[in-house]
Amino acid sequence: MSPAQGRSRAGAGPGPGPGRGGRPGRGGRPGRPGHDLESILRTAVRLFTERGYDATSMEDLSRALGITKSAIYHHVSSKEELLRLATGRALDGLFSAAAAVEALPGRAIDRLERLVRDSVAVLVAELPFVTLLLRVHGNTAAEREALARRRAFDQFTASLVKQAVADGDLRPDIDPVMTAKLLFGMVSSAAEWYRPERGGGSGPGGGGSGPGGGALAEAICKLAFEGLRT
Amino acid sequence: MSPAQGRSRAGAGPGPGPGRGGRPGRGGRPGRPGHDLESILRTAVRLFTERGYDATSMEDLSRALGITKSAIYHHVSSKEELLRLATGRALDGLFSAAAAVEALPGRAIDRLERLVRDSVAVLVAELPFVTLLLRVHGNTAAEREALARRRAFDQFTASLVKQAVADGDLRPDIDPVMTAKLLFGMVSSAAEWYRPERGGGSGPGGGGSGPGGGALAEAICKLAFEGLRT
DNA sequence: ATGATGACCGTCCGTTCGGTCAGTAATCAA
DNA sequence: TTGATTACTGACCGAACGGACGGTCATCAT
Repeated sequence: MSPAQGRSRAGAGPGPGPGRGGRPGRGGRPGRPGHDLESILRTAVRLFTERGYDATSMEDLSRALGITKSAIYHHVSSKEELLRLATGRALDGLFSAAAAVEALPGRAIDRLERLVRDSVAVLVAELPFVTLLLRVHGNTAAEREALARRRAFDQFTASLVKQAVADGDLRPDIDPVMTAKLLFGMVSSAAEWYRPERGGGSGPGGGGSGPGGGALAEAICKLAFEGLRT
Repeated sequence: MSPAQGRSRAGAGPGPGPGRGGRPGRGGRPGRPGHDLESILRTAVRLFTERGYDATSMEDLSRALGITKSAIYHHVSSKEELLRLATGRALDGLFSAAAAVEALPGRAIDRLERLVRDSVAVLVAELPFVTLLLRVHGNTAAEREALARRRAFDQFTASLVKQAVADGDLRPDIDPVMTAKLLFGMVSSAAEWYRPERGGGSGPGGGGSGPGGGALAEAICKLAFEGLRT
């Protein structure tokens, strides 16, 4: 409330860096310590997914970071750029997985399964960014750009499905485009409920045991390729 | 732009009712003709799903309806109530499907498949409402209420999966909760891409032939229960 | 000591937001 | 013609929005 509050916090405290739970810890960089673009981006993505992009004001973000609103604009040119950076990171991961799969030998069905597993790995590794990406619906220019890249990814997976059907490895009585959408619909839905294990053994209700959500990928592949029925 | 625009549009025109593409057509009701709650709700849901709930202003909605912002508040008490009505309609459909399935005889796996098919039917029949429901993430009180009902539905499906596993009809090597989430993750994802056929035969890229997205439900059940592999 | 660097503050702006209110306009039944 | 019913207008309010601005402050290499 008082105008001196922010200043007094900045000047007080025994340690040099800001207290809080934030992670502005950087390694011996010049200049005044504090947040950098990365720490701001991660907090922004967290808030965007928690409360929605539009519902999150820059002042909300500033409060969460423990700095003022104007300080954010020292690191980023606009609110939309935060969204662009976040979706870009998720898409980069997905596309690098697609590129790796594309350069792979073997049957299409095996490469498709590999793409599913790698996509799950990206989902788990970059969960906040992927979650945000999957909630984007094309309101702003940045969102439309992200949607276009997502469509390109979908088309790649669809072409893989078509190849596998042509190889006689996948059932031909489902439209390949629909197959691809349902397959990655499962993967995408996991962004809304999968949470990495934080501690002990494989407890109930969780998701993936092993590193990087291996159980999640395993479940999706079993369900999709072999079917649920015994 | 000009302040007289709204008035001139309302006063002009040959017909008594509002022109536009809106559907205020009602059947011989008393009072001044125009929009009723239903027509406003449908337009609101359309805009909410197109541009997002938070990104859609009440003035956006009023423009789309061809009336003023304050006229909306004659039909509805708040913006949030529109959201409550919309999600409520979708959930009512889903829960009536669940209730019908619950009172059904037969093996759990068959009732589960029936629930999937009926859920797809609800999805298709109330596509705008269900789509909006699935995008809700718990920011407001109305959204949290919708989320709670969604969780109850998920728990019902999970219990059905557990029964089917106990019956020996579903593979036991996937956690039942995860199975349920993946299964309905496919159904939910369809809300983002399924569009009912508007015209001729089963063209490519579309979704469901037959009435009510039968092909969609068929594809999901084949994929989930029998698997994609030949 | 000094200057470059990077992080940050406080204040203000034009605009838009959800919502209110008193009054008006069109339709039906009596 | 009157009155009940329903739909609607236009002016307005307080608050919050994204963003811009000039100035300040701590830290580094020199």
